[in-house]
Amino acid sequence: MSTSPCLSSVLTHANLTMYESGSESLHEPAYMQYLEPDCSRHTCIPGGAIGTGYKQLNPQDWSEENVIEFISDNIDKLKFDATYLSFSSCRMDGRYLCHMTEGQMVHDFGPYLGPELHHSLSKYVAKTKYGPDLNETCRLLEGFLDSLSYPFLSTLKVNDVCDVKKESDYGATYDLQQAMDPLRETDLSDHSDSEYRALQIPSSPESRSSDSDLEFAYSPTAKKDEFRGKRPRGRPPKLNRDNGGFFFENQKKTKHAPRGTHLWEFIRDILIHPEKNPGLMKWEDRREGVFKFLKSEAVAHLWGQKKKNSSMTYEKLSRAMRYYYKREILERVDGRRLVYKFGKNSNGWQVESTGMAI
DNA sequence: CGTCCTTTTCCTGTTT
DNA sequence: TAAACAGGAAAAGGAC
Repeated sequence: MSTSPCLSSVLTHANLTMYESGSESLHEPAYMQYLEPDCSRHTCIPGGAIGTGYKQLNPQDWSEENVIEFISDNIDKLKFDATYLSFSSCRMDGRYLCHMTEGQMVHDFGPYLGPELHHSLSKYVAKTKYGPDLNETCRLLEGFLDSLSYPFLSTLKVNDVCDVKKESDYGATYDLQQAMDPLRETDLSDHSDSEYRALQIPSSPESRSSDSDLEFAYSPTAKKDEFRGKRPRGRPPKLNRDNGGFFFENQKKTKHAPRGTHLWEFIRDILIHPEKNPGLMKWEDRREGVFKFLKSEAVAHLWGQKKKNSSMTYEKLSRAMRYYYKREILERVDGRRLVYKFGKNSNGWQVESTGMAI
């Protein structure tokens, strides 16, 4: 931060510019009261007067102060030298800002800051678009990101997800998996999905039957010692997950799952909210409804989280997916691993219905 | 409470 | 060889 320009001085300069122009109201905006020359933003702004409150608001509802907060944040983030940025060009409310084209922003804020502001704004607009209507899957994905233990991702929010890919090491993506298994202490900071699976989920039938130490550990009915051989088929009674892991601790348990919690809808919702999809799945052919699991076990864990089932695996999830073939909710995609296709009895994923051109 | 439906779990075998 | 796929069987459990 030492190399970044002092935001206060930038805005003070802008302030002077504004008053020199004499065209602005003499009513001093609240944030101006805190601007003093040569002090850092963090020391001269009490109570977060120039704060991040705008982040919780609809950009359309941003006040002039909120717009300044937004621009200031971006200036800070970019370490942009805004000495010659005209303050008057920043004086607008959110509604006006939202109507600016990228070209207008380039004109008003320059070729460097302008596009960044436009890009950043579009993310807030997207967030607001989904904000009040975030469906459960989206909230799950957000909570999923919030719960990650990796420092970088622990501060990552939904609208920053796309920025993760700008990081060179992609460490965030890989640490998804570590975070999903807080019981494990092994360092999984650099592993693929398969490595994660190998470490966490026994893959052979033999190991599977003796496995599930984790599962036995919190099953009220399963008695580990009694299952030296095969376990009975069928679904064991629902687990008592009082100690089922931190993902499950804070979730309210409703007596009945709400409608719209089918697996295929869950998958669909992950796919149609790419900004909330931290590399879990991707469209192979958006128009045809062909998609691929990128982090199959991560998706399975997320599904398990939704269903309050800490022992969900991709193997089980995929069995449920295969049942959809007969009902034509999914279609087979032969020869391609981890690839599925939505069928004629699924809905809500089509470009027309989502309004997305991705 | 019974029935239906959607998973969930386990399993064996096959394919990639 | 491991991972993924395929699909039968049985049962859980939510919806109605």
